[in-house]
Amino acid sequence: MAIISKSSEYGLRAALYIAARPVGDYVSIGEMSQKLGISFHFLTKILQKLTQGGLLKSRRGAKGGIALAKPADTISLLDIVENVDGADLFGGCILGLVGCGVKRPCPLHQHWSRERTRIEAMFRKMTLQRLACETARNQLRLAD
Amino acid sequence: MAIISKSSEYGLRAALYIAARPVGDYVSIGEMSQKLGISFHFLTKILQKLTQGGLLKSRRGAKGGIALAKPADTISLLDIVENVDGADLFGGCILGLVGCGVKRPCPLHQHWSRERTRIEAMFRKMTLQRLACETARNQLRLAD
DNA sequence: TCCAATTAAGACAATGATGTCTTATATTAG
DNA sequence: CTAATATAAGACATCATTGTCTTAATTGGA
Ligand code: FES
Ligand code: FES
Repeated sequence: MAIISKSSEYGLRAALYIAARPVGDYVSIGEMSQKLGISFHFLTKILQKLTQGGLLKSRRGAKGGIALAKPADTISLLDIVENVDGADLFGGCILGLVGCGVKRPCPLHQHWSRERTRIEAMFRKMTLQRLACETARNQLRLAD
Repeated sequence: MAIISKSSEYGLRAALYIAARPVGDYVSIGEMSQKLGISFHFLTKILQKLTQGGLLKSRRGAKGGIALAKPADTISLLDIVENVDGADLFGGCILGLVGCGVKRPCPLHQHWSRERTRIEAMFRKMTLQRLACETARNQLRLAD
């Protein structure tokens, strides 16, 4: 089951990696690529998207890298995955029918929409700030 | 967000279609393919898998088709999606890390595993019987 | 100024999921 | 038996995602 795409996974892990660093730090993509075990060029593309989306900011050249564009408590996981995977990530029918909730619902709509709402709420509620905190306190991992 | 694969979507829709018919009826793949708007050959492959998995049974030749292999109240949606997508469908890390729950957890594990369990429980609890009932009573749809 | 480090951008390849087609096999009806 | 109907099996094609590579542009420091 892949709730989010690989691209989103990578984007989240990188964002959490940056959030764990001192505020304002520019982290190089090369370092993240190495520490997180993600292809450098692929990660670059994903972070470019997040930069263009206004969630991160970048600086080229020596001492350059990627930093958060806003305070970590104002960036939610939902912001990130929707920026990468598209804004209607949580809007589709679980059976793949077009227009979930618009036309007649499918047999699973009632049951699925409840779970879906909970998941979306979780993504919305979780900020980089909060997760970075928990990660440090509980020694959680961002790589295999 | 695609919780399940297209193959699973098609398998579920076909199973629900069969469950809505009189018990023991063999429904031809051609009919389902047409009514559900699914490629005939693709649907055939999926139903073969479910047949080999013991959830459906098939009969070749004239008057042949696909039928449920067991009473509709003993086939859960989980049975179907796990048969199609693999048994560890609900076991993966949301960040794609290997060994969810085995090694140190990832920052989202605590939050995600709770939701994941709920979704799996929903799939386990929902039987073809129950959904076919609700579908008939509330005029729900299985196609676009 | 010049060099090293670093992101930006886009072409291109590899992979896996999805979809199509052809041939073989089995069953029923006449 | 024969013809019509239907699934079984597997080769093959298409597509979106993922991953790789090359070149250009920018920045800071020796
Ligand atoms: S119509 Fe299927 S989940 Fe909403
Ligand atoms: S380790 Fe990431 S969800 Fe379990």
